[in-house]
Amino acid sequence: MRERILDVSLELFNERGYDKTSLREIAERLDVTKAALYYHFERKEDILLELHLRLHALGFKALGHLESLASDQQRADAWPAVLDRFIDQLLSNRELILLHMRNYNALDQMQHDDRHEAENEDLQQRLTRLLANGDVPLAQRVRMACSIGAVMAVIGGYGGVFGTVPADELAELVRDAIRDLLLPDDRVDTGLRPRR
Amino acid sequence: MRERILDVSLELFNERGYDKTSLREIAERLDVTKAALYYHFERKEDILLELHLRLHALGFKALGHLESLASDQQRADAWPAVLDRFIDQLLSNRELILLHMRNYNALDQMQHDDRHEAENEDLQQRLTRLLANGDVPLAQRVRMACSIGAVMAVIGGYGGVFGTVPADELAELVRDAIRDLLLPDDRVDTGLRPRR
DNA sequence: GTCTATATTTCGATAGAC
DNA sequence: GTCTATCGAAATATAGAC
Repeated sequence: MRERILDVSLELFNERGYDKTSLREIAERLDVTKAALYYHFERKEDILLELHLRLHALGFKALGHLESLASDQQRADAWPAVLDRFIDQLLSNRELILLHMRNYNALDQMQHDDRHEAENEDLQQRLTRLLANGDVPLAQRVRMACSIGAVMAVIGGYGGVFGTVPADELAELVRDAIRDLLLPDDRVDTGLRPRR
Repeated sequence: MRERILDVSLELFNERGYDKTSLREIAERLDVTKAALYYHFERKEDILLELHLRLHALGFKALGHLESLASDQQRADAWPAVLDRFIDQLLSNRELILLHMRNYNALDQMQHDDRHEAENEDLQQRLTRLLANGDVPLAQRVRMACSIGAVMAVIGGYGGVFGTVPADELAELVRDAIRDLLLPDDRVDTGLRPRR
C-alpha cells in the first residue's frame, strides 16, 4: 500500500504540482479516505520526502558518472560506456526527473528530515565542486552544465513532443548530441566557430 | 506601486515558490497590509498572470529566433547573429526564466484569463510544430531541444555556480557550445561518433 | 488498516472606514 | 490607496471506533 501511495502521489505531483495536490485527491484516486494515508505517512511532506530520497539515489549515480567524466576527459575511449549508462538511467526514471523539474521549489524547501538535509547538501556540494572546479577549463565546465540541461530537456520532453520516438532511439540521438557538446576537440577548425 | 508588487512577488515566487508565498509575505516585504494588494490586483493569481505575460513576450521572441534557425539551417552564415540575440535575451531576463523553471506547475495550471490561454496555446503549438516537424530530421530536432535545455541550464545556474563569471563571457561560451550542438556537420568524422 | 468526525490553522478574499 | 476587521473555504492533521 505504501508503494501504491507513492506511485499515485508521484503521478499527481507531476500533473498538478505538490502544493495543489491535496491528500483528499490522493486518497480518492486510491479509493480510500484521507485518514488512511496517515497510517502510512505521518505528514504529507513525508510522501514527497520519500520520493526525493529516491531521486537522490539517482542523483548520486549520475554525479558519479559526471565526476568520472570530468577526470577522464582525456581518455575519450573510456567514457562512452559511462555516458551511456548515465543517459539510460535518466531515461528509465523519467517520472522522478519530472518531479524534480516540475516541483523544484517544493523539493528545495523541505527541511523536516536530517538524513534528507545531509544528502541534499552533499549533492549540492559535489555538483558545485564539479562545475566550479578551477582545474577544469571554464569552457569545459559550461559544456558539462549544458549537457545536463540538454538531457533533462529531452527527458522532460517539453510537452511530450518526442513521445512517439522509441526510447532507445532517442537515447542514441541524445548521446550523439552531447558527445559533440563535450568533445569539441575531436573536430577540425572550419574557421567558423571561434570569432574572437 | 503595481510594479513594486510585481518585483517583490517575482523575487518571492522564485525564492519560496508561488504556492508557498502568501499575500501576507508580499505585503510585509512592501510594508503595507494584505488588503492594500487587492487594490492593485483582483486575485493573487493575477500577479502571477502578469508575470507570465511578460514571460510570454520573451517566449515569442525566442520562438521567432528558433523558427528562423530551423528554416535557415543551411545558411550557416545567417544565424550566428540570430543566435546571439536569442541567448542575450534569455541571459538578461534571468529572473523570468527562473520563474518558469521553478514554478512550472503553477504557471501551467493558470486558467483564469482568455488572453493568457490563447497565448499559451499559441506558444505550445508553435513549439510543437518546431520540434515535431517531419520535414526537419529527427536528429536535428532533438538537438534543438537539447540546445534549449542547455541554455536554460546555464541560466538557471544550478545553484549559481557561474555567478562569478561575467555575463558576456558566459554568453560567448554557451554560444560556442550550442553551435557545436546544432551544427555537427561542420566537423570531420573522426570515426568516433557514429556507432551504428 | 481503514473508517467517521472533528479540531486547528492558514490563506485568499471582502466590507467598510479613513 | 491604504487601513482594520472579519468571513468563508480548504487543507493538514488528530481522536477514537471498528
